[in-house]
This record gives sequence, structure tokens and C-alpha cells, in this order.
Amino acid sequence: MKRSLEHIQYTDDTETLARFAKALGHPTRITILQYLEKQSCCFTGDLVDVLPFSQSTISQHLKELKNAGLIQGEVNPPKIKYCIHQENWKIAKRLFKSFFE
Amino acid sequence: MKRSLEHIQYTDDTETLARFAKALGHPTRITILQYLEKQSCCFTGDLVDVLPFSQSTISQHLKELKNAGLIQGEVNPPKIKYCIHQENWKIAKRLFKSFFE
DNA sequence: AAAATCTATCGTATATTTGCGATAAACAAT
DNA sequence: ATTGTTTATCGCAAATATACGATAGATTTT
Repeated sequence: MKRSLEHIQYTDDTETLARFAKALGHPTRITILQYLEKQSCCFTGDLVDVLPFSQSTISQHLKELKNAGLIQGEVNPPKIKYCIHQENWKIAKRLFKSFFE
Repeated sequence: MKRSLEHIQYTDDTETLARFAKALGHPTRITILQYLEKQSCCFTGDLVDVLPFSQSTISQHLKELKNAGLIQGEVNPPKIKYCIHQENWKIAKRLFKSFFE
């Protein structure tokens, strides 16, 4: 991909909002987050049981949600407990709200 | 890409929310929408002047926003006037709001 | 020590996204 | 009729996303 200018500078809020939105841009990830909102927390395996995708695919979606900052995982051997990242969740909520006015 | 099951059925709201989120998942498109929120409407050329991308690239982003239902274009020869799609905008606002509770 | 459980990561294949320049299409003005 | 203006679309290239099976790593249980 070629870019005409080195790096366009959007505002930080714009970048952040786009990053959150991108992470939400897949029905599986929306579903995972809705599940987490209800359950408060869950293990990867719970989602594998619920969603019709392979373990590796679910794991990848979780990774993306984690990279976007929307969830966090605590090691709880041999499992990993995933929860919503409350702090960033609030930021996302605020950014979307103010975006839509 | 292989899919293990023919078609997963998410709820309509989940599908719709993901579709909106995906369209919002790029800083340029966020910027375009913020511009439209302020200006209420604009022409493609206005955005080409403001954003550091080629006319064809801007046009493509507008197409995606239109496909997602977030904006609409009225022909106003030889220009095209783009506005926020108020009805769908309200739906998006509601879906995001209830998603974040 | 061996087996079982759980999850991340690697490698691979395919689809989609993002960007550009060039061109086409639609209309207005000359 | 020709020219200019505006925008969409085509064709291309590179990057990213999505899915899978196989495997590796960590820890518990036996």
C-alpha cells in the first residue's frame, strides 16, 4: 500500500475511537463482549463451547479484543479468565457517546 | 476461508451493530462523519480538500459509509451532496448505547 | 514421571481492505 | 459540439483479517 503522506495526524480521540470500533466490527467479537457483560468474566473454553468456531479462531478474536484494550485476561492456571477492561470500557463508552452526541 | 458451519446466526442487532462498527473502524471515516456532523452536509470535493488522500480513496470511504447506511448522497449536479443518514444514525446511536449499557 | 487439560501460537489458504492512478460517466457552461 | 467540472469505478499492488488444523507450552492430576 502506498501512502501519499508519511503519516496523517488524526486526533488521539479519533484514533482511539476507530481502534475500538474496528475491534467491535465483527459479530463474533460483539457476541463475546455481550457474553462478558452478562457473565462478568469467562474462560476461553466457555466461549469455544458457545460459539461455532474452532478454539484457535476464538483465541484469535480474544487476542484482538485484548490488543484493542477492551478485555483483559488473568492467568488462573490452567485456565485464563477474561474480563472486560473496565477502565478502557468507560473510555470507549464515553468516546462513542460523544461521537453520536 | 473455510467455515465450519454454513452460517452462524447472530441476532439482527448484533449483525447490525457489527456492520456499523466496522464502518467506523477507520480514522478517515470517523473524521468524515465528524465533519458531516458539524457541516450537516458536504460535497466529495470538500473532503478531498481537507483530507490528505486521493479523490478515489475518499470516494471509496464514502461508498463504504453509504453501504453501511451511515450516510446518504443526493445528486446535485454536477456535485453530490452527502449527509448523515439521520434514521440509521439514530439506530446506530441506540445500538451502541444499549451495547455499552 | 506420565497423562490430561487448557490456551496461545505457527503455518497456511483465502477474502477483504486500503491506497493509488487512470479512466469513464454525468452534467454544465461555453 | 466541445470543454470543464465533479465524482464513481476499474485495475492493480500491498497489507490486513479471518478461518482452520497442528503443535507447543504451562499447569494439574494421576
